[in-house]
Amino acid sequence: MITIDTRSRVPIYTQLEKQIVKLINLGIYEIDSPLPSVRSMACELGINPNTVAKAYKGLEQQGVIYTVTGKGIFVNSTDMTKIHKLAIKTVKNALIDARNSGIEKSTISEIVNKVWEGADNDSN
Amino acid sequence: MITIDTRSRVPIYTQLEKQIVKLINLGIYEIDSPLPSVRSMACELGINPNTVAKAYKGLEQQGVIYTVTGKGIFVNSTDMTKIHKLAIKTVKNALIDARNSGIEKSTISEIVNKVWEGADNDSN
Amino acid sequence: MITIDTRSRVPIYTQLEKQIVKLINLGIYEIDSPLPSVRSMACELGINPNTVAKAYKGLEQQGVIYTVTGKGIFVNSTDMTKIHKLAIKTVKNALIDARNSGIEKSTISEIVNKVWEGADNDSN
Amino acid sequence: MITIDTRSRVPIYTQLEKQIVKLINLGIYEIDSPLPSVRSMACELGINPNTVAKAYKGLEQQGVIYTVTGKGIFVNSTDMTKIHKLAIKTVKNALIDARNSGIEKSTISEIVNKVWEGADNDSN
DNA sequence: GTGGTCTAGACCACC
DNA sequence: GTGGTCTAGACCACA
Repeated sequence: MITIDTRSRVPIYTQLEKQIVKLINLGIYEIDSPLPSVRSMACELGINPNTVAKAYKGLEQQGVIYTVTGKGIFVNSTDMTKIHKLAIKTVKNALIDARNSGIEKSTISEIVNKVWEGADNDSN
Repeated sequence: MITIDTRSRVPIYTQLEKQIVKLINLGIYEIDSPLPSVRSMACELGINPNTVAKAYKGLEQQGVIYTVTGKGIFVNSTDMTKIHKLAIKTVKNALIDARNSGIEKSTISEIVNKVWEGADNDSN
Repeated sequence: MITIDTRSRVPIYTQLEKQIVKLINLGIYEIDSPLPSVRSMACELGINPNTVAKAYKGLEQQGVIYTVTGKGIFVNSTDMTKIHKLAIKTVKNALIDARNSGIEKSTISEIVNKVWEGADNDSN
Repeated sequence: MITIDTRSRVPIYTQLEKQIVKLINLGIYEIDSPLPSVRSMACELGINPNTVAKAYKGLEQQGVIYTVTGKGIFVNSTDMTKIHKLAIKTVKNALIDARNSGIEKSTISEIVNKVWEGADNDSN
């Protein structure tokens, strides 16, 4: 369900964070249900447990998940505001750069339409 | 005319590249006119000449500027296709992430409007 | 009468210890009266019996309660010296950290007043 | 100037964070001056560079310091609000626990006086 | 030179 | 079993 591109410039833990957020939004990881343990997730993806832990901790700091010591990590009753703010900031910066490089608004609008209608590609 | 934020997470050479592209699009750097030399640009901005050289090299590889050995660096007859492709790719990735984190299309449309109507902020 | 916050970073057995001490100080658990058995306490709070046992053991080592084998666990004739020493040490450390981070004495005094006058919130 | 107690229960990176904050407040680390590099600090303290990096990153997230890529880590124009909030919360929790265990307000007031007048002990 | 990321493997506290 | 901390050592991008 989660795929990691080791060759991508995007850090592995960032890829993980994004995909987990996606899966939560899709309802595949349900509220108050546990995420795969650090070790099992690491094993499944073929990456180091520390990297998984780093991604989990990042999501925890953003309020997306919460930790119960000795039990595991659970999906929070989704307060996505922090995540949204960050994503919107990223979009805005990308848009400003696009505008500054002379791209037309219509071109962007097309892409917006494509992305929101289109298939479920991933970034990375 | 060019401002560098040394504290930003965006690499300095990237900030430089983006702002030069912007100035070209605004017609402030004119086609076949020379850019400031590496040394003068570095001195003016208070950054390392190597960093300026790296930015210029990057722009040259993207066909935005061309070097005449012993003469200087000149603005190319605006072939922005590579720049555009890159910017569009960045926008698309940002949009995909935004969608995956549960942001509504309407929210994005608002931002698009703001950016194309609004003042000329910079990213970084 | 006792509430456990499983999501808190404070270990469950610590939360238990603190709240039992509090109830003893309030006179709700009376001297030489029996505490609820490990199993019933665990059941009531929905936590692991091992955790309750750990809390009881901790309190016993601090002289707050004593075990009569085969009979049960009883509140000791309130010797709170060890508990007090520990609590004071914790307070002192917190105060030192606060001072080192530049907090004014007056700010702390206000908080002290609030806590000793105010309602009976819990930490965790 | 900084001392680490490897045997303490307090994580090394936390000890480091606290002591750096202290040194900043004392004016020993000056605003916009660089902190010792990750490697040199690690070497000096005899701990792992990763641990130092973790402490630095924590302080950065709290706005105490900022990173300039390739240059180093610098003291921010001290916005200590986050640090203060955290410290106050810790103090308050410790005070609540102390009150609940039956400690008198006067005892605490004495300690407050001692800490703010007294020598520069450290916690850990 | 700087910090950032990743891996490997260890030990600990909690439940 | 769980996550949290720490070490050792590697590689990369940036200035």
